Formats: sequence, structure tokens, C-alpha cells
Amino acid sequence: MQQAHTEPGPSAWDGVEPEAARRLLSAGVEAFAERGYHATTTRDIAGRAGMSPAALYIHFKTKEELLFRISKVGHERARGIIAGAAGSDGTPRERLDRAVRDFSRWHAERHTTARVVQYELQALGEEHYAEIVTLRRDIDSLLRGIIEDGVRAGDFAVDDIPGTALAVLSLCVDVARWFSAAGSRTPDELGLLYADLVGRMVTAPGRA
Amino acid sequence: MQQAHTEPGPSAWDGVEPEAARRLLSAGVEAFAERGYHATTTRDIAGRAGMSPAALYIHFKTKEELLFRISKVGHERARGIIAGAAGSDGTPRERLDRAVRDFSRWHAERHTTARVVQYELQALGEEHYAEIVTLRRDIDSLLRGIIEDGVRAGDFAVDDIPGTALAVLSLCVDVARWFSAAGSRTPDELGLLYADLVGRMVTAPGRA
DNA sequence: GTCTATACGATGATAGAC
DNA sequence: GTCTATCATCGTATAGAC
Repeated sequence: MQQAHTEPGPSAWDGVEPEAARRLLSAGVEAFAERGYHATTTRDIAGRAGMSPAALYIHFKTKEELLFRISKVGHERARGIIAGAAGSDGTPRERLDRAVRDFSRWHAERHTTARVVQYELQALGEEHYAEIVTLRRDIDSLLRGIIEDGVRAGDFAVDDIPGTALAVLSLCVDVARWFSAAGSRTPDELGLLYADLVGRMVTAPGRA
Repeated sequence: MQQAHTEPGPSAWDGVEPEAARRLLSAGVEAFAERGYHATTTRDIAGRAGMSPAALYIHFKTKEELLFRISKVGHERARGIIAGAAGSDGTPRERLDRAVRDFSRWHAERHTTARVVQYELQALGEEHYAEIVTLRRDIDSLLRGIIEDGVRAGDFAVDDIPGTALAVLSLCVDVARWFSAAGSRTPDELGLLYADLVGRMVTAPGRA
């Protein structure tokens, strides 16, 4: 049994019972993030959770259902982060700053989970995929809303609002692909850098 | 045999002989981009190329070698695009503009190839992976060089040069994940939008 | 709920005819 | 160089004991 790399803070599986299901979810995240869904065997997941392969099927109907659970919880968390920023007090610029800071930081701090959330969608079954897509649409709308508010208020100089919203999300999401805890940047530092870069994106250029 | 979706312009496999190997490379790109490397069977690849599974092994030693060939050619092309911009005449701002425009446009226009190039690295064997990593380092250095030139010349206002270079590459790379030919943006339009956004990133903010 | 044992289909790769 | 046939292995998932 391999020891899973543990990310900081409270587990995403705090509400899950029984404990064995929690261990399987955690092991699934680790394995899927490392090798990808299709390259991960149920033997590997069960082994990391300290169980036999058969035990997995007591808690999840299939391997795909395990992925779906991970994806669902992860997407809900991601939406919560953006919703928190979108619904907070402050100017559009402050809300956008907070959205980008928190969203990119989450993708860095939880890069293992985020990698599965963002890059294993295609492995979901049709119905599960459809359910996840609605969550993703929410995230997109919430962020676009902040930018629309800023443009309407005259705070942002943005020509292509949907394109800019897409670029901002894309920038944050891709953190999950390349971020490593061994790198030279902490998640906090990355959040600040990215919030600054996005702040510039929505602002008419001044002088160098 | 399924008909492969054909991307515009000359094939990336123009130099490859014999023609059957070309068909396999092309079929491999399609299949890997659609389902991912591990979910793709040699039967699927061979079927798309109009051959039996056994024929694949005449032209490639393993399925992994087929992926490596695709990845190698794709990365060389990607490096060529950035090198072309970095080595071109013009101010750092003009060179950065060209780099981002061409690089993001390539990821859009060739999103099928780019998806395999950018997202199937982990499926490569150790030695092949190491060879690809050197190409990726080149790409990173070339782009960072442009930004360094601009900062040195006083054209760019950038605090964190490696971080900004990383963000710019990341933004362009992630296009391969979400871009669809069915979407509302052409690759050309995307290139212009992204060049504008990055131009703002390296410029001290003015007023909205 | 967990284990051992195993069914059974699919997969990467090869053998040998043409 | 390509095909048909096939091998050895591995994968998901289940059966049945405890």
C-alpha cells in the first residue's frame, strides 16, 4: 500500500461515510491524477486504500462512478469558490481579483484533485458528463457576470467579454496541469500573480 | 473505417514514408485526441487507417512509439513557431505579439494534434519523455527571452518574468483543451484576442 | 464489509501464410 | 507489407465464504 500525498487543509470527503469509501475516494484522486483514469486499475486504487479490489464495489457500482463522485465534489467546490467571489461585496475589480486569486490558488493547492476534475471529464459516462457540464456552465456564467458588471460600471476596458472570461478561466484551470508543490511558487504567491495579470487584462493599457 | 477529421493546411506528416505510416500517425492523432492514449486500442488506430492491427507493428515497434512520433513532430513544430517569433525582426512587443498570435492560433487550428502533444505526455516511456522535455524547455526559454528583452529595453512592465512567461505559455497551451472548430471563434480571431490580452499583461495598467 | 478466487471479455503484440 | 489467427496477459466485475 502506497501512502497518498496529502494536500493541506480539511479533506474534500469530510461528509462521506463510511470511512472506507473516503479512503477509496482519496486513493482514486491520487491514482487518477498520477496516471489518468484509463491507466489506473481498480487493483491500484484498492491497494492504495489498503483493500482488496472487490471491496471497491461495495462502495461504488463501477470505477466510473468513483470518478464521477470525485468530479462532482470537485466541481461543486470550484463553483463555490467562484460564487463566493461573485457574490461578495466590493467593486467588480475587487470581486474579479478575489475570484482569480482564490480560483487559481485552489488549482495550485489542490492540484491533485483539480487535475482529475479538469482533465478526466472525457472518461465520464454520458449522463454523468451532462451533470458535470451544468456545473461548469455555472462557473463560466458567474465569472462572466463579474466582468460584465465591471464593463457596465465603466471599470473595465474589455472588448470581447465572453472571450476574456474564457481566457481567465482557462488560465486558472491550466494551473492544475503544471503546478507542482516542489516548484518555486506557493499557491498564495501564484494567486497574487494571477490576480495582477488578470487585472491588467481588463484594463486599458497605460504606458510601460 | 471511420473518416478522420482533417485539419486545414499541409499535413504534419509530409516527410513520412511509406504512406501507410502516415495514415497510422494521422489515425493515432485522431484517436488519442478523442479518447486519450490509454483508452485507445491498437485495433481502433489500425481500423481508422484501414488496416489490420498487425500492420501497425510493421511501422511502429509499439503503440507508445507511435505516440512518441506524434509528440516529437508536434513539439518540434511548436518550438518552430516560438523560435520564428523570437528570432524575427521587430521590437520585443512585436515579437511577443507574434509569438502569442501564432502559438495560440496553432493550438486552435491544430487542436487535435495539440491535444495529444500537450496532454498525453505522461503516457510516454521514460526515455522518450526525457527527449520531449528538452523541447519543452526550449519553448519556455525562447518565450522568456522575448519578455526579458522587453523588460531590459524598458518596453514591458513585468515584475515576475518567469511567472509571466509561464502564464503566457499556459494560456496558449490550454486552448488545445477547450477549442472546438464548432465554436464561435476562428483560430485567427483567437490569436488576435490572445495577443491583445498578453500585450496588456506586460504593460503597466493605465485607466479604464 | 471484507476477503479469496475467479469468470470472462478485451488488449498489446506475435506467428506464419500469402 | 499486409492479412488472419492467436497467444499471453491484464482488466473490470462478480460469487461465495467468513
